[in-house]
Amino acid sequence: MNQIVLGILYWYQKNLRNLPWRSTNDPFKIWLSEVILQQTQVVQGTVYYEKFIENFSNIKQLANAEEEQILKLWQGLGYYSRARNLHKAAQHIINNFNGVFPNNYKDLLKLPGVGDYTASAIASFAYNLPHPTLDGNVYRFIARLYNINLPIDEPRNKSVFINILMELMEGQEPRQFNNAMMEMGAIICKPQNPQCNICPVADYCEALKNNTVENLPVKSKKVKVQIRHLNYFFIEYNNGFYLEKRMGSGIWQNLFQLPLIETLSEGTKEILLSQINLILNNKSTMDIHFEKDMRHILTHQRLEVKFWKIQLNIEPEFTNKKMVHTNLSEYKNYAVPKLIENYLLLL
DNA sequence: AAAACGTGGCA
DNA sequence: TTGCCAAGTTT
Repeated sequence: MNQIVLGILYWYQKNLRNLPWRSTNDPFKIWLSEVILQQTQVVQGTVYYEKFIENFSNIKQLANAEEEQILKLWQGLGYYSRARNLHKAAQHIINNFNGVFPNNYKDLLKLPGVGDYTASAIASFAYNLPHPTLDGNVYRFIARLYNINLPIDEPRNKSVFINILMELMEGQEPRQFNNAMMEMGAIICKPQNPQCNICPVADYCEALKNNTVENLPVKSKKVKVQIRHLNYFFIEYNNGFYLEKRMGSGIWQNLFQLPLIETLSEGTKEILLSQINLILNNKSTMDIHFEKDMRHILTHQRLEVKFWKIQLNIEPEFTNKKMVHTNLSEYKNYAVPKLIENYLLLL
């Protein structure tokens, strides 16, 4: 047997982490864990996995749930399209697959939110089918092991890595092989401070030989961060305040937030008073009070946020119809972005 | 193909 | 502070 594969599999047997979704072959649980762990670290995702398993024990329950309940459970985890697609995929299985979880790569790929990686993960972990799981860990591990300096964020280079994995996986148990490759990337061949001194395949590592470990893998794209100025309004009326549902596309779709006015530069009282009709139709005199500012950092955006307060004695007329009246205890039923939660928790 | 999509941790 | 990264997918 290939000495590299032998070393990795032996190491995995001795060093694997005991993760909740590793002790099952249930495709429903595998799928749930894989979606939760997309672009998300194990420490962050685990509690969400437990929450979802507690609330939904099968596909049907998930399909029949309200999207708002699913988003609420997902609150704080980010990339909320995953939660919306989780719901859609469950309904897809009920409607198009007769309620039976798809058991092959091609059908798995039809599920919303399931791409190459996740389809391969479910196919191999649930059904032991030979599809390599090429995630960030495996990209890094392979790039170093074979000293490959092709940018891993360019789709056209993907086949180079897939082909290597297919060859290595030949004759192995796909479930075991994929788990071992990802675990190596996560535990030994880490982005920073890789543990080359205890790596079971250090003798075969081309990057270690060429002293390029720290330079691999190569990424070609760099993210450009857009700065946005958001002004949120805590509109007090009748012992409560208002939340609006974010519609359309873009960030935080279908989550709730305080009524918002976005400005091109930092919002001032004068600017906001002149634009308040974007939210309210009230003709009566009103005033706005600055409360707090916050900065919220996302991958592609830096949000400069100001929170303002408006007190009303007569019921407001909103321009936006998707508005709900709530209060400081009841609002916790709504899924809100972390930013909004952070502010409301201060009150 | 490139850009958008969240949040938290670490150096 | 800034930049990078995490069990990627969608448009």
